[in-house]
Amino acid sequence: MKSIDFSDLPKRFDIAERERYWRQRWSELGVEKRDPDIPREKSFVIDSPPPTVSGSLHIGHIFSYTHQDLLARYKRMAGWNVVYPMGWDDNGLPTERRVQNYFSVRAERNVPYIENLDVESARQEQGLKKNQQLVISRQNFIELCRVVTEMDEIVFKETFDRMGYSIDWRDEYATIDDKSRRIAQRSFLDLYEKGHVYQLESPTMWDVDFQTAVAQAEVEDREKAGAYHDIEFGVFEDDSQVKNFVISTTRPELLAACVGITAHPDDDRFKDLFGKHAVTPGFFAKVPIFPSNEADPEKGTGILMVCTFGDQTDVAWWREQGLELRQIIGRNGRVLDHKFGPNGWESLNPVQANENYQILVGKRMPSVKSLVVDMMLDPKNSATGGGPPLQSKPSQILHPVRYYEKGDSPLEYLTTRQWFVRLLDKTDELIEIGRQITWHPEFMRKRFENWTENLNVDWCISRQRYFGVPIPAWYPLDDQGEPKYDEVIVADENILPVDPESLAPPGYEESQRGVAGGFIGEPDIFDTWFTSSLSPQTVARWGDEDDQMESLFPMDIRPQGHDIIRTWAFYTIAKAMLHQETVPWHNINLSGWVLDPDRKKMSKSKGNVITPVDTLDRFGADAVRYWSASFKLGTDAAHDEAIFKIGGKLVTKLYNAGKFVLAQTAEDGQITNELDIAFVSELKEVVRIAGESFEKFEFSVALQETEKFFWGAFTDNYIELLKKRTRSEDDPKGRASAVKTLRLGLNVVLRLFAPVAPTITEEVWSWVFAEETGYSSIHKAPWPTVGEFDAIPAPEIQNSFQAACAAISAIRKAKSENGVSLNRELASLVIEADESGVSDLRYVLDDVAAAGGAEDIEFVDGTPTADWRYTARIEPVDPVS
RNA sequence: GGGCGGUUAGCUCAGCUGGCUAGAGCGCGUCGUUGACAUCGACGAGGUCACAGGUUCAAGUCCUGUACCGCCCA
Repeated sequence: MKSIDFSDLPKRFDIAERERYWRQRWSELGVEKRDPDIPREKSFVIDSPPPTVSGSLHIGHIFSYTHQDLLARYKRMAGWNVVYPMGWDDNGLPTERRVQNYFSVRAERNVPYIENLDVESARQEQGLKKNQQLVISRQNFIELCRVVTEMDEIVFKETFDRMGYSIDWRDEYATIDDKSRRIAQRSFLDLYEKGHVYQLESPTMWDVDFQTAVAQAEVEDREKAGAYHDIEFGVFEDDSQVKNFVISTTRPELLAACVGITAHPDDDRFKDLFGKHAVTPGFFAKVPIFPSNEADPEKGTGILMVCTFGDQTDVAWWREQGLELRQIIGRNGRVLDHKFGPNGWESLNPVQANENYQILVGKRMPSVKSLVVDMMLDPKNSATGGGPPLQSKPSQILHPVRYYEKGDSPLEYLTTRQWFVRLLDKTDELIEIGRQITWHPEFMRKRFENWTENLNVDWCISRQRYFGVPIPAWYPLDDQGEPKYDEVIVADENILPVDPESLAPPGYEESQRGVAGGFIGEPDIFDTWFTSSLSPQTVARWGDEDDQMESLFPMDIRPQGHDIIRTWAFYTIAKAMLHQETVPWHNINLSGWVLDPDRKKMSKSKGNVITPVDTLDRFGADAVRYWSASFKLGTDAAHDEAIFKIGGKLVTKLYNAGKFVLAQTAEDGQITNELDIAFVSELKEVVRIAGESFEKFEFSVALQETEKFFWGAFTDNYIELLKKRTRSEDDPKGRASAVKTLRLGLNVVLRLFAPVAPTITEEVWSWVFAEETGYSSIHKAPWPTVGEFDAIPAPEIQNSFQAACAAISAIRKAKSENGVSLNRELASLVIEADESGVSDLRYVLDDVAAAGGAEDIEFVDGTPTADWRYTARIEPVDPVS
């Protein structure tokens, strides 16, 4: 029997050094590598989230990624061919913003490309100050994005490695790489062919700082201070004023864009106005007054102005009523130049209207607002001739304002040409597909369903940005050089990935780009979710020569945070439905958030972000994994250092318990003693529960049960009960049974802990079990099953082990209360117990007596209390002087 | 306004399909350096399970309502 010698092992476990060692070793052993030839039904496929590569990972990422690694390691041990890829989401605004700040550059169209651009020297050449941005071409900008994301990817990868994630890096991808771009563009072609995408010139939510369209999923409401401004309008019939009314608006800056007035059809105050025309103050535009059920009589004055465009309802009214389009806000958020008077901008007083309007041109919304309010104080701008249009001092309110989630200015609605994926007509099917997926925890499904039910616009997928996957389309130009958008030319599949801004479409020469009768490339890129929502198809190389959809798709599990249900989960489900008519995966795991100790969500702006590297340095990967594994899916976790410490203690305990158990020696033998058999019976129950829990992705339950057993039953009691027998010279059979059981217990417990604490379990495993079992790594060893214990009989008494623990506890209590050290020998040991108490101990008496330090036990009749089944009376031997 | 989750010891959390005296760790108090472990061990104190009704032989666990906290959506 192979055993270890204490003196061969350091007193303390050097976490940092051994973690480095084992990471290296796992890589050599190929623990994390999948077998591409194994069929779908024997593989467990993980659709791991590609993190956004902009800045640094925080502890929240680690929390969630650990949850998936726990399952990966468990499933691998349970005999599955685990497919565990990793991607990087490097597309999109976060990267662009980071590059802008990092290099202090800005991309603009029609700037020449510079090969091997050196930003610093270019800045010096142009004499730019620190706060001035260097203007560069789109191509140069993209190259800088690649430089930055590749640097970040290295750092991310190092952190993932340090966490011991068993990622198969052979399946690494980045959402900007050729494969991802090709598959994203293939997705577009497929959707185009199936009629699921369309382009439309229509009012779309627009961020004026980033100057791009945004989708509903990227919008968030923020509580902001605002004010109701009560402004008087005139009512005209046949060009003469007949009446007036007052609207209450939070957005007076849109007054020039007012194209209609509406109130509820049943509102008696305004019934007689419907069909007449209103005249706007300041701009004197005649606009129709119409009834609408959408108007809320309770809100403001009950009558309101419709502008192009204040919000989604304005868009709806504008469409339904066929109102004029007066788009006053430009793409950069500044007021566009227009002339009141002619075509669509009719005014009863164009001179005054233009005088007012010219004050606003070129200004941004906050200043426009105060300028318009000033105008409303001037009686000459009244639409009725009845004094200043502003009726009273604006009343301050707090109200939700829509923002792009990454933006700093309120969203505007701008009429632009965008590409959309048609989803509004498929919400029922989406919900149905969602029901075919098992959600962990189940209640998160509601979040998906609520979102899907409440969709109100199709998915806008085009973005007016630089760094991302180009939309693979071109448009012919007519004789005037105007694009013919309805004659779109989409790319041929065999040239993907393609950049339509640098390659001419079939049938055209590059020289015809931008020339009348020639073509232009689609300048927009995809919404970054358009690409990342294809993560399953990307890993499976959908449509490529080495397509592995058959062996990898649909995947088994999607782990992710619950904050991106409406984006990543939703779009992935939508894509799989549109392309493959199936679920993208069978399960989705939603991890909670990590909150700071004050229970606030961690975010950069709050400055309460904790970086995982510090935590890893202090506690080690196993401890950090332990922390993550302690929480149920869907539950938010406070970042509580106490839990890392407990994880660290578990590592130490495993190290020490491993040393003790594997240092014991005995002849080869069988598990024969009642105490040992009863202990195995307890162990078997833990194995059953842990396995069942992991099968349900309830790793925290498995961990808790294993821990309770290891700490309570195994180390605190079983080892203590056995210490004498493991060294016994005159009971070779009993000693053999003890040592064999200790080793079995340790072997099983190590495997149960292996997914959570991969390093320490591997370390202890390597001392003896690797050679003994032939499994070079614990992570390639089989997950324990109850079948492993079939050869061991049931105990004579089911309660033997519990009774022994209760008895030894009673003895310790007596020693503790008498101030006697626990290892003191006893001259006499008397245990009070009732009949069943005595009976349950009858096969384990020797071990209990030995552990108590007594020759034998004398029983007297006693009554168990609520807390104690046994009570011990002790008489210690005199201390040796 | 609609939806979802939470409210259990000082703190952080377990308590599955209702069932014997409600658990763990940390913290606290007392004690103990035993040849795995002082990054330890033993023992102990500490909870009317948010509140109010109801179902049941039996409710932290199911139902209804209320309050507070958090999240998602309008």
